[in-house]
Amino acid sequence: MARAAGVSQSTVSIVLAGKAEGRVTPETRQAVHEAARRLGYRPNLAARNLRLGRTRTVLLVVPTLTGAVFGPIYAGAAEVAASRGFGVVLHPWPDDAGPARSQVDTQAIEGVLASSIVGGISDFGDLPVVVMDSDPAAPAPTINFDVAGGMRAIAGHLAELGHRRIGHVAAAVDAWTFRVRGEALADAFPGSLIRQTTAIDVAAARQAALRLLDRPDRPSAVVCDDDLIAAGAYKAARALGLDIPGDLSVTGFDDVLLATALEPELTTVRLPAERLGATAMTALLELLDGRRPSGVSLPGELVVRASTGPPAQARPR
Amino acid sequence: MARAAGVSQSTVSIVLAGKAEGRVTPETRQAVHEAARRLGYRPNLAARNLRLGRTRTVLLVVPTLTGAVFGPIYAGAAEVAASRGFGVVLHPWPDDAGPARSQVDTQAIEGVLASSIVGGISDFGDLPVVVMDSDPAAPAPTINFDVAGGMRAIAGHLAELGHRRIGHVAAAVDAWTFRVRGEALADAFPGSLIRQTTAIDVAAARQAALRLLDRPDRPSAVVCDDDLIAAGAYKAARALGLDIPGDLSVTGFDDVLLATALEPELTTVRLPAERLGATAMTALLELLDGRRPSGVSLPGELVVRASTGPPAQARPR
DNA sequence: GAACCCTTGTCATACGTATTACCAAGCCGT
DNA sequence: ACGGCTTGGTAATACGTATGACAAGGGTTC
Repeated sequence: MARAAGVSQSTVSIVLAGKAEGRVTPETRQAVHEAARRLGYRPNLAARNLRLGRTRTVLLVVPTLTGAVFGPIYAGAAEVAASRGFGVVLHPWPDDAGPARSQVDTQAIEGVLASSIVGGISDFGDLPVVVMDSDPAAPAPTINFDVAGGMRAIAGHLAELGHRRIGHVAAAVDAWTFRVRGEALADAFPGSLIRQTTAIDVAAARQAALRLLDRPDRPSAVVCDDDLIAAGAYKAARALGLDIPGDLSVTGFDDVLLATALEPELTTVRLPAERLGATAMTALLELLDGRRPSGVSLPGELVVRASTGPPAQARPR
Repeated sequence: MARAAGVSQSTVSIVLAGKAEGRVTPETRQAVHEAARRLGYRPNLAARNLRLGRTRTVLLVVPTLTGAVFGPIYAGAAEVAASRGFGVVLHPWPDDAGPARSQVDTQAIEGVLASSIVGGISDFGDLPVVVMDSDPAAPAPTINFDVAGGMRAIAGHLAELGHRRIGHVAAAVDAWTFRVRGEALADAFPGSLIRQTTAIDVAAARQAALRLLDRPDRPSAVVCDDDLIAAGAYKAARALGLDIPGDLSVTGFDDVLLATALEPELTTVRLPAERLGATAMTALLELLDGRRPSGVSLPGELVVRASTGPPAQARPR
């Protein structure tokens, strides 16, 4: 390549790095670019990384690829990263931890953007880490959705409609985000009935909702920890012959695709996933620069659809 | 590191590569391992890649991260890759093509596993490529779901129930998989009514299904190109006061989470996504070995749930 | 006892890049 | 005319690994 351009390899490197200002005459510069184009030259990443001792790559760890929020999170993170010359490599965590460990171990990445995995932070050695959607008390900067605020919005909406007896179908998962959702709701409706799902899937949620609703003093509204659980609540309501929202109001959380696929469409809270990814990546890059980013909490937005209404006894006859 | 073990760097390399058999005395071997553990030694991937001229990494290109099938596809592919010492890096394609191009350009990957993107194959230069879920006439080995067989299974199921007039809500996407679905259904029910959605989302599917159903001679069953579209058909049916499956049978395709979240649960075809990923990765690794893998078609499985039944006029009164 | 082989390592080198130090001119000013 | 400055470029080096060539010492074989 250097031979083809008729100059030394050093010159090629300088020109291609864009540092030719005042160092290389325009003609030679042109010649180098010409040769590069002709030969289809591409810099070798391995060599560059070796020489520079850095990879300009960060690892995005997601708990699972099936979750609906990770697409936008990735998009937001990747865009910010790209604007700073960084690449993003994705790794689904629980499926198989091996590849990520090897990525970390072999110094192939410079930092980690982790979502919802407080326990595993120490696994990344002393690499800079930013966690998303996790306990702010974690030993790393946290970028979160304001789930407490979102849940308060739901509670406020239901209170305004006139609901007094509330049920809560809670996700049986030990994660910060669900703990906060539960606490925020308990604060707003101290006497709410709570039933745990045994897992986050529709069938389990249906069972839990049935235990909540199949009783004489059933609540007039059920708040679900996420949209998927709300789908289970729909099924329970249908099984009991309850009309939504006539006999029962139902709310979800996250505003995934499912929310508008259900009938009636689900009142829920939309979370700014793309902004979360972007904000978290910004924080991680700050961390890589040696600065100390502060934690952030991003507000969600209450989306009122057709699954909530006034309680039966409060409706005009 | 070599100093710490009291041996030369060459010896370290030999020992750690596991090629010490008959070349290094067990004591030295032990000393090297000891030193490696004490220093927490990790090989530098960039240096290794540079020296070997290969990265043992393949790129998995997915059209979008939100699709429900990519988790299993990744899992299957990653497991096979790992068993052969390869890593997998994910790249969502349409969101942003930049990073992938740079990955390819900088020789950071050795091959590409592409899903559902016939048009873009040439973008990968002369890298080995295996495509999933794509036209077998593509200039690369194709690993596919047997969607034609799946659609025939649906058609057979409906025919057996007694349905004669069929509607088809087709996805308005120019992709091999949807073209085949349409052709297979048209073969089984030559006179079927077809309506295209304007996009793959619930609202558009609802509109298309309404145009199909809101007529005197409406079909007794609608076949939808995927589960999401089926959700739209559910909404249309509800809007027209049609009971599923009493007045109308509905079928989906793919068996995503949504299928069991709907009420009634959706009859659909389950596709072996994890096997697809594993098979495709196997083919790609064969290609890297210089062999010529043949195309594969993986059968799906008809899952009969509650959304299909005999047509109204055929039911016992 | 000499030629040979086997064992156990080490030396030297190459991969492709970025960068520091250096060098050869040409051009000033005094 | 000569030292110093500027301009335009090259030589040398280092990053960490893998590997083919080579060397020293000890045993075996005739």
